[in-house]
Amino acid sequence: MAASSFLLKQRAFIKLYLLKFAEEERLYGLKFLEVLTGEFKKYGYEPTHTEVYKALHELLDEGMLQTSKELKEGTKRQEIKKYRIYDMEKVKLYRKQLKFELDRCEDLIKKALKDNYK
Amino acid sequence: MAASSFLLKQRAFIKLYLLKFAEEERLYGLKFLEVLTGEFKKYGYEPTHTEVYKALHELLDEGMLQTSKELKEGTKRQEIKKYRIYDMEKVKLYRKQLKFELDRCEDLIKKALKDNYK
DNA sequence: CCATGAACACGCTGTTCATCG
DNA sequence: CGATGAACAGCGTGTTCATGG
Repeated sequence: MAASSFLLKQRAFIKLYLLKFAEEERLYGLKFLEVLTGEFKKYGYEPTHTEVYKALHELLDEGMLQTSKELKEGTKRQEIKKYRIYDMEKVKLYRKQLKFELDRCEDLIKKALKDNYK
Repeated sequence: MAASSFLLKQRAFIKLYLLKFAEEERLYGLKFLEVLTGEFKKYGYEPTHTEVYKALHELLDEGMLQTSKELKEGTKRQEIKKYRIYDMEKVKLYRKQLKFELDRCEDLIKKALKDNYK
């Protein structure tokens, strides 16, 4: 049922990367945004903070991530919410689904390039 | 200025193919849809008639296509609107812009595949 | 100013409705 | 029913606003 429309939605793309980052390192909302921006700015793509938060909330709701409040190091008492993996099986399943979607998108793009720029 | 957001929009993708089809053969609205569906159904993508019409109208407004009414062969007197290229220079420019966009999208997708499925 | 959200608004796209041979 | 549109509605996403440290 997944692949209904045209190309992958931004939300799904972000979620895939958030899972990856969360697996590697404990991060919080704006840090995720910072890392994403660093990765994708050169591709002409800059997600917004709202989109990142909404993606994180979805991953919480779907039981893939969990969160805990912490005090930011170095500062007085700025509270931040750090995320980490909650259910690796769900994560793996999600990755599997996204792989299918990404492959499909790649095929579409490649086909368009081939058909229109021979 | 083109590349502002995430991936290519469906409308632009359709327009690119409509130009290609219109260059090869005189077609009308629902025929374009039929050909598109034939090409992309196996990719899990089926555009709607409304989207095709809107794309055609945009190409008219932008001076890339022109249209003329004809009577459909074989039938009594069903009127159809066939399209053909109007300004090839504009078409070439549009293709050039889309090439840039498609390349960018391909890079994004490939990066995601590489980063998340090593 | 940083961090986290929610609220709001806009744009793209799909579904439905309307008209005409 | 085929063909062409317009009108309407939903959803994804960006911009703004709100709250707290």
